[in-house]
Amino acid sequence: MSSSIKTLAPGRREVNRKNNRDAILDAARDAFAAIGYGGTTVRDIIRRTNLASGTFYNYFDSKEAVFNALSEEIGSELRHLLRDVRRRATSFDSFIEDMFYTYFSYYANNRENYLLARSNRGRDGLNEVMQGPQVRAGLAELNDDIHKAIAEGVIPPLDVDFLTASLGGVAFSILDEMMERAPLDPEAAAQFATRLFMAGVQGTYIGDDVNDG
Amino acid sequence: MSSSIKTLAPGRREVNRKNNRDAILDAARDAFAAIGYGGTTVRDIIRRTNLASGTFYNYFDSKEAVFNALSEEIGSELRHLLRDVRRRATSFDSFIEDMFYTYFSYYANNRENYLLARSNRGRDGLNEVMQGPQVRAGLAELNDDIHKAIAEGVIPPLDVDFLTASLGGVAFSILDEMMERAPLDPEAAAQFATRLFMAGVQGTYIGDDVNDG
Amino acid sequence: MSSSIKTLAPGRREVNRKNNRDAILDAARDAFAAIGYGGTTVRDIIRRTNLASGTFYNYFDSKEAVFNALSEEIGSELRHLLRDVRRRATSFDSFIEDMFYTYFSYYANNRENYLLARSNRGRDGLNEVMQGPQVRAGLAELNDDIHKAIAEGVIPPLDVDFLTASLGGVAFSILDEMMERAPLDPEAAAQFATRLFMAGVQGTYIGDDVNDG
Amino acid sequence: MSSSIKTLAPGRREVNRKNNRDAILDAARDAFAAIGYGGTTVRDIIRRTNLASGTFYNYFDSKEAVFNALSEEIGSELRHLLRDVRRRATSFDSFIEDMFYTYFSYYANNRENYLLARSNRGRDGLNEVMQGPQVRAGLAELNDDIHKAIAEGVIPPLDVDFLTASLGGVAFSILDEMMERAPLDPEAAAQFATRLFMAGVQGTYIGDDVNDG
DNA sequence: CATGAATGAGTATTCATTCAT
DNA sequence: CATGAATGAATACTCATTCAT
Repeated sequence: MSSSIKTLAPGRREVNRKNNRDAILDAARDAFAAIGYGGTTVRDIIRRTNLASGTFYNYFDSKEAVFNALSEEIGSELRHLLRDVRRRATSFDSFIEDMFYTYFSYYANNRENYLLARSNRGRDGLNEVMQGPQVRAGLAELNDDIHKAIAEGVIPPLDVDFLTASLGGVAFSILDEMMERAPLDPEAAAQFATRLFMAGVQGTYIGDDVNDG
Repeated sequence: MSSSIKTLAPGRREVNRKNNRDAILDAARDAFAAIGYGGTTVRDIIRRTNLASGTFYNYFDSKEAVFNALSEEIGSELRHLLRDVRRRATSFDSFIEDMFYTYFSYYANNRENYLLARSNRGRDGLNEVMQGPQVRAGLAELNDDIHKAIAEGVIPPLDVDFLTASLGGVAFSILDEMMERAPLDPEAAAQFATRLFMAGVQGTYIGDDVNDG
Repeated sequence: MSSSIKTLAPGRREVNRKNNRDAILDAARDAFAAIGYGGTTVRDIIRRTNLASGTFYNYFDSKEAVFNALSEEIGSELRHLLRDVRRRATSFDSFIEDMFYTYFSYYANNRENYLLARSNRGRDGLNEVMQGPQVRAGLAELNDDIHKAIAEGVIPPLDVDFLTASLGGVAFSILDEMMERAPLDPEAAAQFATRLFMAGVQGTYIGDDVNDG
Repeated sequence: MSSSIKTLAPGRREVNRKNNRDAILDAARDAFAAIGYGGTTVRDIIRRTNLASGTFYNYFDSKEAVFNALSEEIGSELRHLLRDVRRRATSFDSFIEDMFYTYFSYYANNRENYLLARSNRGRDGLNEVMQGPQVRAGLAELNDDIHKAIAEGVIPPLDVDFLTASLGGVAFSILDEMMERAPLDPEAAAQFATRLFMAGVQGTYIGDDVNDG
C-alpha cells in the first residue's frame, strides 16, 4: 500500500528536491545571461531564488558546476534535435536547411537559453565553459558531414575547417539578427542562411581584381 | 628648489605619464585576454605592472574604464584601416576582399588584441563592453555599403541586416579558424571568406526539397 | 496495531539505540584522534558513520558532549584498572611499576584512545575537555597515595604536588616514546619509568655546583 | 639630509608596519592560548586588534602562518637561551639544572607564551604545529647531550630516547605545576626537577617484586 | 526514532578603493 | 604624482542545528 503510493506519487521530498534544483538552474540561467559567466556570483544566483544560501551547495558544488549542468542541458537538447535532422536528411541541401531551421527554432522557443549562450560565446581561454564537450562534439559531427559531402561530390573540395567555421559563424550571426526581430521567424532565417551558405559553397565566384598579394 | 627641477625637465612628466598609462593598458590587455573581462580584477592588472596599486587610479577610474579605452583603441585602429579600404575600393568585390584581408591581417599582427576581442566577444547585456561604439559604427558603415551595393545593382536585393550579420559572422569564424593555424595566412583566409560570401550573395542557389514549412 | 510490533520486539529498540550510540562514539574517537578536538566538526563525525546527520542529535547535544562521553569512558576504564592495581599493591615500588605497566598496556591495546588522548592533551583553558573529572580524580588519588607513602616513610618528604606532576609527566612522555616503537613493549617501558621515578625519588643525589640562586 | 633622517628614524610607515605586525602576533598569542589552535579563527585574532579584517592578510597568509611565526619566535628564544646554558656548562649536573632553571624562568617571565605552548602541546597528527622545527631541533640537541654524557661515563648507559622523553616530560609537568603557584619560583622548581631526574638516572634502584610478566 | 534537506550565521579570503607619506 | 598599507564590503563555502516526512 504505502509502496504503491510511492510509485504513483514521487513523494513530497523528491518533488521538492526536483523543484529546488530546477529553481537554481533557472536562476543561474537568468544570471549568466544577464551578467555573463565571469561576472556572476553564486549570490547572484541564489538571490534570484527563494532558497537560502547554503541550499545552493546541496545541489551544486560551485557556479562552474551549475554552468556545466546548463550547458550540458542545452548541448544535449540541441544535439538530439540535430541528430534527428541528420537522420531524416535526404540531401545535403535539405540537411543544411533543416539544421539551420532546427537550430534557429530551438533558440526562438528558448530565449533564456539563447541569452545564456550568447553571453558566454567565445569564452574559452582558461574557462572554456560554453565550448563544452557537447558543442565540440556537435561541431565535429558537422565537420564529418562536410567531409562526406565533399567525398560524394556534393560540394567542391574546399577547406573543410574553414567551411565548418563558416557554417557556425553564419548560424551564430543570423541567429543574433533573428532574435532581435519580432515576430521571430526561424524559417525565413533558415532560408536566408541556407541560400547564402549553399550558394557560397557551390558558387563559381571568382574575384576580379583581388590579387593584391 | 625642488620645483625648479620640475620646471627644468618639461616633457619628463608627460612622458612618464604616457609610459605608465601604456603600461597599464598593456597589462590590462594581457589580463583580459587571459582571464576574460568578468574574471579580471584590478589587482590582476596592476600585478602585471611595476606600478603600485594606487597608481592605477591616477589613470583610470575602474577596470571598465580601462576596458573601454582598450576597445576604443582597437576599434579606432580597425575603423581607420577599414576607412582606407573603403576609400581605395574600386569594386564591391575588391572592397569585400580587401576588407577581409585587412581585418585578418590586423589581428594576425596583433595576437594580443585578438585574444582580448575573442575572450570578450558577444558580451553585452549589461556590460556591452566589447560591442562598443566603434564596433557599432563600423557595422553601421558596412550596412550602408551593402545598401549602396544593392541600390547600384551590384548585388541582389537581399535582407540587408541579415547580410551584414553574415558578413560579420563569416569574418569572426574564419578569423578564429585562421588564428589557430601556423603559419598565419590572412590572404588565404580572405580569399576563402570572400569567395564564400560573394558567391553566397550573388549565387542563384535554389533549395530543392527544402520547403518544409 | 503498529504498536503491537513495538511491543513484540522488546529489546530491539534498545539494541539499535546502543548500536547507533556506539557507532557515533567510535566515529568521534576516529575524528578527534585524526583532526584534534578543535578541528573536528559534527559533520566529520557523522561522515564516519552510516547515520544521517539529524540522528546525531538524538544521542548527543554537541561535539563537546560526545567528547565528554569519550573521555569519561577512557577515564573510567583507566580508573577501574588503576583501582585494581591499587588494591593488589603489596609495596609502593610494586604499586608504581604495576601502575605504569597497566597504564602503558591500556594504551598499547587501544591505540585509537591513545591518539585521541594525545591529540587533546593539555587542552584546557576554556575547553578543559581532556582533563575531565575522571583524570582529575585519578590524579587526586595518586596524590593521596604519595602522601601516604611519605607518611609511612616509604619515600622522603618531597613536595607532593611536584611529585604527582612528575609521575604524570614521566608517564606521558614515556608513553609517547613507547607508542612510536614496534613492537610495543609496555613492560620495558614500565621498568624504565619505574626505575627512573623510584630512584629519582629515593636517590640521595645532591647537586655539586648548582647553588647559583 | 633626508637620508640621514631615514637612518635615524625608521619613518612612520615602517614603525606602523612593525606595530601592526606585533599587534597581530600578540592578539594571536592571546587567542591561541585562550581557545587553542584548532578553535581559534582568524576573526578571533583580528577581533583582539584595532585593525580591519583585511589587514591581517597584509602580514600573514593564514592562521597557520601566524602560529608558525609565534612558535618560531618562542622556539628561537628558548634555543638561544639553552645554547648559552650548554656553552657555560661545567658538568652534566650543572648543565641539567641550569637548563631546567632557564626553561622555567623563561615561561615564568612570559606567561602568555606559556599559555600558548600549553594549550597547544601534544598537538600533532595532521597539524604538528607546536612541535615545530625549533622544538624538534632542541630535543635533538638534548638527545646528543645525553649520548655524550653516556659516552663519557657521566651517566649509565640507559635507553637514550626514553631518557630524552623523560627529561621533557619532567620539564613539562613541573612547569605546569610551578605555573599554578604564587609566587612563581623557578629556582625551587629547577632544584626539584634536577634532583628527581639526576637521582633517577644515576640511582641504583632495583624493583623488588615487580615480576608481573 | 531515522532521515536528510533547508537554513542562515559564521569563516577564510579577496577586492576595489582611499589616503597618509 | 607614486607608493603601498588600511579598510571593510563582498564572496565562496561550511557548519550546527531544525524539522517535515
